[in-house]
Amino acid sequence: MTSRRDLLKGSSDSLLLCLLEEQPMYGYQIVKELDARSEGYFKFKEGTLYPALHRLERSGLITGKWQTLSNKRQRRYYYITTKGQTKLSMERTHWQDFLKAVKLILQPKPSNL
Amino acid sequence: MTSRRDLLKGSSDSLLLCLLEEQPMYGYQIVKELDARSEGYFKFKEGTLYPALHRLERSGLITGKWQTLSNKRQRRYYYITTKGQTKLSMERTHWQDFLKAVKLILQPKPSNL
DNA sequence: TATTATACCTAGAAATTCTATGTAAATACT
DNA sequence: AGTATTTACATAGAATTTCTAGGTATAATA
Repeated sequence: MTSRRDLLKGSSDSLLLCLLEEQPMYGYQIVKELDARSEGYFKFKEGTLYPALHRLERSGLITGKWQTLSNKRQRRYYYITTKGQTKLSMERTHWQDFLKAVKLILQPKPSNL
Repeated sequence: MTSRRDLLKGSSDSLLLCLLEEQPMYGYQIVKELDARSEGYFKFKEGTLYPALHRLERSGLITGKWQTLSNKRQRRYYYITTKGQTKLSMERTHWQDFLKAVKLILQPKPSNL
């Protein structure tokens, strides 16, 4: 039914780690970046993003640091950790394996081999 | 954490429809087929498969028919419906869109366009 | 002044997968 | 002959993730 929602499951953490590997970002920025880069495909809801960030931080894959702007407005920037980079590297492999497996099903070979 | 589990989410229905589009199959057979075709990657648990088949049937995407073997053993063969074929066709498109979007994140272009 | 954008957060509902368990018969093994 | 494995179905409950809907607060814009 909500195909996009379910396909997202299991890959959202990797997408977040991937962005943060490039550069530290804050929540609101991440939502916009994912939207822009995916050409409108990924529209992370706040109820998805913030819990995900907290989850990643609890797992030690990222660290958040509050930063106060000249406005006195607060932003929480997230940085990928070494552990997070290791994790991301593994996730990329998992993703490739998964892709390969799906392709084998969706485009099965002509019966023999 | 359980990457395979979560990546599966959202694509399992399509995988099932895809198999059944080729030919009708029964539950036990589907598990073996997915395992074999994906070269050991997909190992559907019974607790995943049977509820999924029931779900698809309730949605009218497949229909199950009991068949009695010479053994007197019972098998429930599932057939894809017209509605299921339409659905599968849409799912293939969704999958392509999703893939494209993920690629844009995982392999971002060099800043300008 | 009112609306939109920025910026964070959470509670609870919804959905899917797995573990564990159950039933029952056929086949293979020792 | 007796035991273990495979075949074949099924479900209950735990775990996980996403979304809806709501909340707080300030800055910029119309």
